[in-house]
Amino acid sequence: MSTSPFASRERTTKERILGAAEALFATHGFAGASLRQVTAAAKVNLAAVNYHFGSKDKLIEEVFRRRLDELNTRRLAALARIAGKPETQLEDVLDAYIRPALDLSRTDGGGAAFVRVLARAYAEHNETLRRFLSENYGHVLRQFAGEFGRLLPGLAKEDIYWRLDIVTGALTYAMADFGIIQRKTDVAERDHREQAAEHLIRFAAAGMRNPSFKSSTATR
Amino acid sequence: MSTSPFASRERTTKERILGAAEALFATHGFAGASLRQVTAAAKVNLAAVNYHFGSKDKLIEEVFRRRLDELNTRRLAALARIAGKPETQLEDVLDAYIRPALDLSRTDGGGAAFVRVLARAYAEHNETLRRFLSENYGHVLRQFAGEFGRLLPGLAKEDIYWRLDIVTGALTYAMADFGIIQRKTDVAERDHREQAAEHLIRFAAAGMRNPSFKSSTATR
DNA sequence: GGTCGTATCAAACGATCGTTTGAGAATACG
DNA sequence: CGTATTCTCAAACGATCGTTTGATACGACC
Repeated sequence: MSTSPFASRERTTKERILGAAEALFATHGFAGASLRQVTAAAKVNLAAVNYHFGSKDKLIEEVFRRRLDELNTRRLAALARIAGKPETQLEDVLDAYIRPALDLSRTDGGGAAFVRVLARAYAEHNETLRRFLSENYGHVLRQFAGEFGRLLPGLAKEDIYWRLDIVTGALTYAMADFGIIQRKTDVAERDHREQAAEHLIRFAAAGMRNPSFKSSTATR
Repeated sequence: MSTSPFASRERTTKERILGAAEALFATHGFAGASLRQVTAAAKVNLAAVNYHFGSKDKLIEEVFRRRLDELNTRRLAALARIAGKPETQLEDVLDAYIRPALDLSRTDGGGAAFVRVLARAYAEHNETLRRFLSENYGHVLRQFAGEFGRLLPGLAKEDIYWRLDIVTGALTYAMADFGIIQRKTDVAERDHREQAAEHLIRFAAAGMRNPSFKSSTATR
């Protein structure tokens, strides 16, 4: 680890690259952001990426791992605090699922950029990247599905996964700020996101509480 | 217009390029898919893109315009058939909004690929592209918001737009097949999408019917 | 103090990118 | 038929891409 007087104004070279890559991937996409842009923004040498990460693909993976580990840990911690308790409401579980993503998008350390990167990853549809995300998400998803099943005993297991999937879609979309809704200039971004989270939780709770129905007896 | 014996196996050069571009943009993204890949897949000369469309950006725009015009027309036609009628249910309006997107994703002419392209466009967050989409979507959205307002008189106009936004997010996500839900191998893709649409409509109807709440009296 | 491993740097590598060129075929029209 | 227009084609343009190289600086350890 470098301890030279002016090796970095603040963080290490690796961290500076990760931060700059996150911001640029969010804005221009993985293919759209070049390593020259990344290294210029991070104020490091071009060769530093391949030296520290091996390749551009490995850098992309590392951008994900850093944030996803934290997000999943926080979600599971929030779930563990309420899981199995008799007073736990459906909204509480949804909150445990949604709020860590909201908080992540609020961190000043570039978390807001990462949420857009995450949404991009879904859109990329890349099989390698998808498997990597599925491994992390699948773990968390199973835990939440279990708790939802406890609170919604009349709902088929399959329906729970369907609806959790819908919530994830709406959440990803909302947190990445894709919406057509224009944030009013007098509303701070964090208030805007807070409102989005509240709407989302209430909307999702109503959707989840919907009685189950089997496709074979579909209304149309 | 070319009428030569073997100028094209089937469609015109422009149409072949549009089809190939749509498929490749869906798989590799706008920056990730090169014009050489596109022209190779379309079996046309590399220079044909710049000859017929002017540039890669113009080609991307044309890929959108071709499908969005049809999608919006179909949505508004479906809405016009039910708007204002006393027997119209909330589910019918949601159906008019969601089903054309579902149908589009089922057309054999590459509509399924376009839905993924559309999802990518949202993720891209490109301001130019976003304005282009907003012009088309905004028009349709206002019409639907009006009908939702008629069926949900207790709901604030602001809440309607919030919830429509959430539905759009879930729809985009679901139609692009981002979901973690793995389609069972014995279920045809059209059945899978049909199921997704039914779940989505029921989920969305419950969410939309939720009573209004003002942020100033938020529960947290 | 000399050696070793780590880190940074400018420079260059070959490959691929979007775009342009100019010649040549095919079609339309008088 | 002859001219004009439309379209296709191989080839090349300069720019930029991800990656590699070799030199150089610097702290750590014996």
